[in-house]
Amino acid sequence: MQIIDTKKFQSDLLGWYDNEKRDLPWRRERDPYRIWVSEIMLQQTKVDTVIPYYERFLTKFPTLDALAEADEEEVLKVWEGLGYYSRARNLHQAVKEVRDEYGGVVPSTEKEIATLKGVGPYTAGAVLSIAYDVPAPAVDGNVMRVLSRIFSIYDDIAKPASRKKFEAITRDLLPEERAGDYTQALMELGAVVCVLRSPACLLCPVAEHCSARKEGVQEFLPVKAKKKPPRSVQLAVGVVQDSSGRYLVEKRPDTGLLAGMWQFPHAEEGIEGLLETGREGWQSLTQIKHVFSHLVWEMDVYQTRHDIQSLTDRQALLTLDELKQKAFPVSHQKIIALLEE
DNA sequence: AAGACGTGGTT
DNA sequence: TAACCAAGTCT
Repeated sequence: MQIIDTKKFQSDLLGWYDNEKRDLPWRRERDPYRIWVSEIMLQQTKVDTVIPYYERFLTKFPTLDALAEADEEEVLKVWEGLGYYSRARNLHQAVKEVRDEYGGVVPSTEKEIATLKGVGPYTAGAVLSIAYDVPAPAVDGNVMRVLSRIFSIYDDIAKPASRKKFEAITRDLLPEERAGDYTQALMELGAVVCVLRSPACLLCPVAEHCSARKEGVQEFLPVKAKKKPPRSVQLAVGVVQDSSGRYLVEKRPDTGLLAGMWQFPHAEEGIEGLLETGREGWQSLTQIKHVFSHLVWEMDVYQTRHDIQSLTDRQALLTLDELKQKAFPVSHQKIIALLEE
């Protein structure tokens, strides 16, 4: 691995960041709670997507205590549509733990913050550096892309073992001062200059340090294994409306896919399994294909009118207005939109 | 280590 | 259009 002038690399990067950094909502404040929220939302999610959610979330839960006191249903409702819903549930749980175990102050050591639910190696380093200027490495996809090019590293960044290597390199490159700006500068560079396809090397403040650039291989880095295509699941979805016009909905299990979200009842076996009415009682409403990262729902949506005798503790009969207060996955929001017509 | 875990935007 | 991607974490 090539040797670079670390001090010059740091000052080149920080100087560029000072002039070029984007004006983002979470860069206007240093409240550790707000930094934390932004980092959780930004996991696997684009800045443009996060911004409106971030604003709404902090309007509703302006402080750590406000979030800690909220009901999980409220938290999920604000998160609705953002995806990876366990992030919201874990954040909520972790915030309650900070309130109860740390006097409401987000911990400022690597050991303590890493114990919080949903706070992995990246988020720990990001919050510590950005909120507290603690020189802790925060290695995300941007950082691995930038550093794989700076040092011409051909390790597969999809492998967990690679992250540790980049973490060690990042730690070595971290300045004592301005750790938060440095962390953000590295990610910012990856997000706006050292992008995956057609990186803007001519605009890059650290091009002179870059091995891949010297060798002309920047387009071939980083190396990342392809992922498998998602498997397909056939699903019958039943929209049941009783004689009072209410809809039968159910809350998904507390673990796994879309945990804690609401939905219209599903059956993988076919629509007959949903109700004792048999197949003839159902009227076809629509078909919806919904793609997740690891699976595809092929949904056949049916509708019927039927009075429900008894509800389980995770089921409810709700009007359209009531149902819209609950958090539904995007696939089911499409169904709700149809019912509103 | 590898798969589960969402969604919307790009190419 | 189908594939790929984005400031990862958990099991």
